[in-house]
Amino acid sequence: MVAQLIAHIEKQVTLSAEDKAFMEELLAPTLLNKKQFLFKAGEPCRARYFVLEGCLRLYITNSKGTDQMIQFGINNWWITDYMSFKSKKPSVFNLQAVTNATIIAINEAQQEELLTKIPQLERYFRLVLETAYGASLMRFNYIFNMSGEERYRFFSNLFPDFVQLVPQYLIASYLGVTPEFLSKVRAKKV
Amino acid sequence: MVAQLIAHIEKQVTLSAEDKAFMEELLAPTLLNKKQFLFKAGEPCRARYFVLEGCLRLYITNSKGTDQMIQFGINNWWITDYMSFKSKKPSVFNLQAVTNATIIAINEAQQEELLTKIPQLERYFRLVLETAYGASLMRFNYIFNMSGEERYRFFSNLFPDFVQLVPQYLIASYLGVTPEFLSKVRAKKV
DNA sequence: GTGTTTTCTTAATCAAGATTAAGTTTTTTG
DNA sequence: CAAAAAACTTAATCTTGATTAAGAAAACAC
Repeated sequence: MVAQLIAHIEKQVTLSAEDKAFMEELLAPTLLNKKQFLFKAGEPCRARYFVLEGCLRLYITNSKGTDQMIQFGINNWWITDYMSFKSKKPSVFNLQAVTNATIIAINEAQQEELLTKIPQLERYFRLVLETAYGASLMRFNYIFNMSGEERYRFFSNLFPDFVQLVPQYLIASYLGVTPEFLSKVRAKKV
Repeated sequence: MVAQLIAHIEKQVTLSAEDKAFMEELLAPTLLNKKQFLFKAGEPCRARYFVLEGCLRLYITNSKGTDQMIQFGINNWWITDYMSFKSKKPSVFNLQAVTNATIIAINEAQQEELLTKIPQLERYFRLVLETAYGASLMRFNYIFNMSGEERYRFFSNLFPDFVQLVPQYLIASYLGVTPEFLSKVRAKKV
């Protein structure tokens, strides 16, 4: 299953047979049960996580006690709290499995080893982050320039399967609307 | 002035004297006049830009014809449209100087040369992007969990000088409110 | 330094979506 | 499979902040 991560890396940089063997030896997939936490707010985030299968969510519990979705993590995406992982300070976020999931976690020690032995990975992670950051700039555009209804229709058009897969109230939160409002929009069935 | 960029890089990675000399030779600062564009929507973004002095803005003109701020670029920050720069496709954004500004532009050819001769820069850019992406996740938190008024008070508390420096309607747009609303909030003077 | 453009303010009206409060359906669990 | 928990729906009321429309004040340009 580490092969899936290796394949993802090889889309960006070249890996020798040794590199790959080293990765296979160092890394192993982890199975997560639905609702299992990787870390909770108040704890530091100790790794970066690559999603092989299933769905994770990064969210924050706000001052009113309601959960706000920040980011979904699905197939072949990295998800983590970079701030906390880097600083080793407690995270303000929670990272939880939405469905049963398979991930590869890379903690600090493993990251050190990997980046030392396979320096091309610096480039790989740079490219991954450029894509993620670019996508997040587009998300600001959607948030500010579309209504809640438009955001939902756009999103469910882009990820029709995903919308079926995770609870609606998580989609609502990710889009910045209430579940009640989303329900109303869906009922229109335009 | 390239020294300022070098200093920024040396906070993250080690550069040899040759590395620095090479950078000084390859790169040069560019002066921008207030309102000058680096690229407009429809044109590809051909470089990444490091702000030495002054302020840039990345914004998008929406379907109603109004401008929506996406990102400010100030002192020691990188700003670009990574999507467009990477794909060479037209950008949907505009990148413009808000004030007179001094920047260092790194185009694709220069980037190639730099990353080949100074491979540590891969790591530097990775770290820069982790910070930027981490900050953008926090911005989603602020957008979703704070009212427009709270966002303004929080922002102007965090960057009191900056709020004085750029037109209010740009701050309003960045925070996702209208200039009229921001004016009302400021009038309260609580 | 005066005319023009840009920016900011005030105030009335309006709308998108939140809140509240049940009630219903679906899923999970023992 | 029955009870409990989780997820979804409906509808009435309410609120934040948008829109519209002037007008005032700064900033710029000739």
